Amino acid sequence: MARLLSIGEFSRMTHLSVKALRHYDDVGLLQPAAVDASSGYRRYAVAQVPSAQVIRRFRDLDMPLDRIKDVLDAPDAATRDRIIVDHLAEMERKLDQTQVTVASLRMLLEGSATGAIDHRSIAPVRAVAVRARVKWDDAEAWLSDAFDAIRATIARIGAERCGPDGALYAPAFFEAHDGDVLAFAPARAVAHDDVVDVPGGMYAVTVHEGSFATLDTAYAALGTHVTERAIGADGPIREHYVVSGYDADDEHDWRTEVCWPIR
Amino acid sequence: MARLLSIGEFSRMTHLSVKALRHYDDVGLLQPAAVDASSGYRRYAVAQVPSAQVIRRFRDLDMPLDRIKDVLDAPDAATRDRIIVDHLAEMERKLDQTQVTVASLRMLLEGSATGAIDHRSIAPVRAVAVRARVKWDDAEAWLSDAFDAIRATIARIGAERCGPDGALYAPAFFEAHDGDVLAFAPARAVAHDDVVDVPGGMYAVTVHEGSFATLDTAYAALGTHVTERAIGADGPIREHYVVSGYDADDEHDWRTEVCWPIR
DNA sequence: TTGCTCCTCACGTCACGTGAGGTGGC
DNA sequence: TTGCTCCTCACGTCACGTGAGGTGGC
Repeated sequence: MARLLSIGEFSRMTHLSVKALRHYDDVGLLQPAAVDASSGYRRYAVAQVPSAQVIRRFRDLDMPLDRIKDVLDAPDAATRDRIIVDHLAEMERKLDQTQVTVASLRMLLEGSATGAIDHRSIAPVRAVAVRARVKWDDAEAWLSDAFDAIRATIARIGAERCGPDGALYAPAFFEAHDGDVLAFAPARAVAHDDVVDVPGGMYAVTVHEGSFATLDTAYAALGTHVTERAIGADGPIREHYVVSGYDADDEHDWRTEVCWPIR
Repeated sequence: MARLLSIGEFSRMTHLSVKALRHYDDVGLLQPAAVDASSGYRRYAVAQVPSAQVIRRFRDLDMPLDRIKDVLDAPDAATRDRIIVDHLAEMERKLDQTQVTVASLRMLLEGSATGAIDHRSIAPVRAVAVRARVKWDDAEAWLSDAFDAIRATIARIGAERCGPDGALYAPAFFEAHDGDVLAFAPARAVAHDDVVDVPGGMYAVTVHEGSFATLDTAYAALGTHVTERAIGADGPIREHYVVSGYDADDEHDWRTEVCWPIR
């Protein structure tokens, strides 16, 4: 009863190009209902149109083919919806970033002022910490999870907080966009798996106000300052999250200290 | 006087990865202030930091490297700003599309109704027209320009309008996302370079309401209808822009007739 | 029968990332 | 002097697009 469609007819009906349809067949995302054994001609069923429409829409939303496959293969509606909601949330975050980027672009092109830089000796401090090798694009999510975990640990072992959240970033994190990060919360605590001694030292420090998307301006100012004075030293870069997502919902109100090691 | 920076230092200051910096050098987007002749070591100047920051922001906005180069090489601020404004406008359009796509995705997953389909004989008609080979992604912009040009021609030669704007789409436009499109406006007019006779014929027709981003649902409905009855015929697909951007600002109010050739 | 549709490689594109293998600078 | 930074290939990734060269269906 079901008349099958040629790839060309299916393409016109779904607005997916023939090349795209063949690619989706290759990767197993959308396989034709039948393939002629002798000619290799692909035959699609009318019933496959809805899947094709869903694929097209997710591709319009830049969802990777793998994740689209997960959506189509989801065992139940709840699983499916979770993947979709996650993706939409991700898009929304990206969109917020876009607004910030556009605004900061305008400031950059107009040439704007940067904050003051001072030199500071930071003392070693004991802290509850989490360490991992982190990829650049995963950093915000990882950091957020890390501080949630750290807070849970502090509560569990009954440690006493004594400073704002901070993190140490290995040079490779910036240079290869993949490197070691140590997230820490200063706290008076006894020895424990998750308790470390964060080393101190001399730093050039500036305060960044606003989203992490524009943190690079603070880095540029510090790097320039340190280079011009030839006072740079090796070691990780340190950030202190003086006002963060835990304290203010609006990214505009965030305050981050960036500390560049100096001699 | 100007101390130069190693690629690693420059990377940390700008948050561009070392690999990215080397790539930008290769394509001529951001070339180091100096390159050591014997070692090939790249040396960057502090003065190059602003360019790097601009590049980073445009990349965050998904601007292609070529266009970023155009921005940086712009001879004056006016040219530069035009490129930027164009890009932001493009992003805004894409964002609007995203909203439509999300909404239509929801409808698809919930399974929604489609409009009625009727069979109609369309008579040949004389029209002022523009024809070109058009790529899928350029189609909306091309169509908009085409109808502007057609309106200008109608006014110039004093033709009398006798029907809504329309267009014929060759199969290759859908199948290869690159094919011939004829945009036309029915008009009583004498022979002229831009006057053509648009052929008539039998069509299965449905009306699509809303953005072009969801036009594929009308195509799917028509294709299914035609396939199930085995009445499909060759030839271009025809669209009539009954209510378009000239009549309504809100895409929700647009009405497009989609005409699929039948026997 | 003609030509149009469809097929399968193989390679290109874009903006890098991922190693491999080797050399130079502090 | 050691090892860390930097170098250059060469190839991989992602989602297709672009031909080339050939066969099958109406």
